[in-house]
Order: sequence, then C-alpha cells, then structure tokens
Amino acid sequence: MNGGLRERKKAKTREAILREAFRLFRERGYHATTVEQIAEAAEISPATFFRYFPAKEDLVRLDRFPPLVEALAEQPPGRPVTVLRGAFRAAFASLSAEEIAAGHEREVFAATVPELLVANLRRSPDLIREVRALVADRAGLAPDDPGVRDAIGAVFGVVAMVWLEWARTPGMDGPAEIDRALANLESCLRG
Amino acid sequence: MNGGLRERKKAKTREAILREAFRLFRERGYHATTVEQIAEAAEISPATFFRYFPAKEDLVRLDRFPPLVEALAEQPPGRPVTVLRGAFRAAFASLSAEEIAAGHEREVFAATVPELLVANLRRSPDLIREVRALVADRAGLAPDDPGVRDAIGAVFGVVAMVWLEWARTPGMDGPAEIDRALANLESCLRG
DNA sequence: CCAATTCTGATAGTTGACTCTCAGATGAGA
DNA sequence: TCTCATCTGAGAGTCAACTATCAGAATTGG
Repeated sequence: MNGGLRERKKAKTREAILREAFRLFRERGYHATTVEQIAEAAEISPATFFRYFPAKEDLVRLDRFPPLVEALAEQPPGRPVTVLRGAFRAAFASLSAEEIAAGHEREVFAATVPELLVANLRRSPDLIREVRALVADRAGLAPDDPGVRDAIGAVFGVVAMVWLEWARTPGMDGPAEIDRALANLESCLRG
Repeated sequence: MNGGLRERKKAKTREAILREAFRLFRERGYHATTVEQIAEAAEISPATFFRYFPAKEDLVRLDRFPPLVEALAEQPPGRPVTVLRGAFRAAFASLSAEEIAAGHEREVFAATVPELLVANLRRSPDLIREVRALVADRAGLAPDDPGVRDAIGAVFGVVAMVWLEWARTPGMDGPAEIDRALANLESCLRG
C-alpha cells in the first residue's frame, strides 16, 4: 500500500512532469510553455497532467522548493531574520551541490524563481502560514507575532529583488548576494 | 489637439473602464471578472477594451497607483527606507481623504492591491527601475546601489505581508500597521 | 462643409487552460 | 487467478483571453 508499485509509478510520473516542465520553462519561459507540451515531454496525456496538478500554476508553488521549508525546520533557535537567513543559506548549500554538479544552478533559479515567488504571494496564504509557524517556532514567538510577519516580508522581499537582479546579471553570485543582503537585515528587526 | 473632444472622450472611456473594472474586482474578485463583463459595465465593446489595455493584467499595474510614485518624488532627502516609509505615509494620507469620504477605503485596497503588487513584481522591471531611481535620487545614491535595492525589497515585502493580513482582518488599521512595521525597518538598512 | 484620420462595434476566429466522459489497462488484495 | 478499485488515454467540449478584419460613425483640420 505504501511502497507499492502503484505509488512508485505515481511518484515517477509526478517527478517526470516537474522535471520536464521546469526544463521547458527554463528553455522558453513559463507563459510560452503549454500544458500540452509538458504532457508530451513527460509522456502522458494532457488530461493526466491535470490529475497530478489541478492547475499549471501549481507547478511553481513554493512548497515545490522543499529545501527551504526543510531548512527552516532544522534551523537552531534564533531571531526570525536570523532563522530565515540561515535557512536560505542551508537551502542554497544543499541545492548548490546538486545543481553545480549538473552545471545548471544559476539558470535553474533564474528561470524558475520569479514566477515561483509571485505565484505564491498571490495564491498561497497556506504556505505563508506554514513559514510563519516554522519561523515563529524557531524564534520562540507566537505565529501571529507582527515581528515574525515583518521579518518574513522583509526577507522575502529582499530575496525577490536580488533574485530578479540575479536573473539578468550573468556574472552574479546569487546565493552570496542574497546572504549579504540578508546580513543587513539581521542587525535590526527585533522580536 | 490636446484638450480636444476626442482626447477627453478617450480619457473618459479609460476612466470608465478602470472604475467599472475595479468595482467588479471588489465585488467578485479578479479572476471571476471577465473582460466581457468589464466592457459591458463600461458600455464599450470587448474589442475596444483591448484597445485601451492590451491585457487584462494591465489594469492592475502599479503605475495605476500614482500617489506612491508622486509621493516618492516629493519626499525630502533621506535614507532609502526613510524615503519609502514617508512616501507610503503620504500616499495613504492623500488617498484616505478621498476614499474615506467615499466610505470604501479599506475594501478598495484589500481588493485591488494584492493582485497589484504581484502583477507588478512579475511584469514590470520598468516600475522597479523607476522606484529605484526615485529612491536613489532622494537618498543621494546610485540607482544600482545594493542598499537601495535591499531597502525597496524589504519595504515592499513588509508592505505586502501587512496588506495580505489587512485584507482578511476587518478591524485592522492598515496604513498605521504598515507605518509601524516600516518603522522597525528604518532603524537598520544602511546607505 | 469636406476630406483625411481616427475610433468604434460587430463579427468571427485562434489559442490555451481546464473539464467531462468513457472504455480499456493495470496494480491490489483475496 | 479472479475481482475490485484505481489510473490512464482519447476525444470532445467549455470558457475566457486575445487577435484580425472591416465597414460605419465621429472628430479633426482646413
């Protein structure tokens, strides 16, 4: 039931969809990639695509970026900004190993993330709530503490700005720049 | 040529489209409102709608929120965060007068702005560049100064978070909360 | 008042996201 | 192996954003 063939096949299909989708996004952009093309690349029917992802937009939800959420849960206690900065650091470190090995790190992020951040700000209060809960927990604060909210806003705002710049600046070291920018934040935002 | 009848009519049509569109957005949400409905409410044909706005999304561009841009230009010199905070303050003050009088202030913002912020983050590097230039000017820094970038990111991130909360918290004083949150930022972010 | 320009509505068409249905395939459990 | 539940592809269909065309109406400048 759990590790059955059926489950494994589904997981494989899901991965194939995501892999092909992001490859196509990288090659030709999000809007220029149709669901039909993704389905064809993943060797499934368009109808099946929607059985895995109710909407095309769901492909780019932030929970599709597990390293960050995982990294958040693993951060040592600290102030909100510190926790978030540490999580980004850790997430990048874990991903860089893989992606650098594949030689695509920067492209991957540049292509996927602007859409990703945006789609999520608009569509998933759930994710925000989750991040908020995680950060609050690590910081020993209530989830509805304004300090947590403000820290998350500031951090993601800064990350978004750097990311946009990174996407169009070839020589840039994105993770380092993000970390540097977050360091500036770390010195203030109390709570 | 400039104040001609033709120009005035176009301006009127444009205003009608925007007014009706936002009214409908407020009533039933952005996605649930079709261009056809907007066109009907504004008493034009759907085809004409697209002559005024190439895409539905263009209705919610941030340059449709002039008070902020104007307020930015009018801010006294100061550090980036200070300038931005002051601009938000001023923008709210100017708008509140009108909107409070009409009795819709909060609804208007709650309905329009999440879409607005998001659509712009994704679609208009131009606007970001403009804001960046304005802030940099007021702060006496270069437009590509990382400090300016980070301040803008942090400020808009915080504002976005508060706005989302505001949209679903009836009793909340949005502008005040935003100002309070920005005050926390003001003490750090150098340059 | 006339002619050139511009704007508009009507209409039809394209595209792509998303839904529905149904019959056949396939893994799960006995 | 047999049956049941689930998954899939195929195909047709809906809906809304957006485009293209074109003839008629209105505004302009002279």
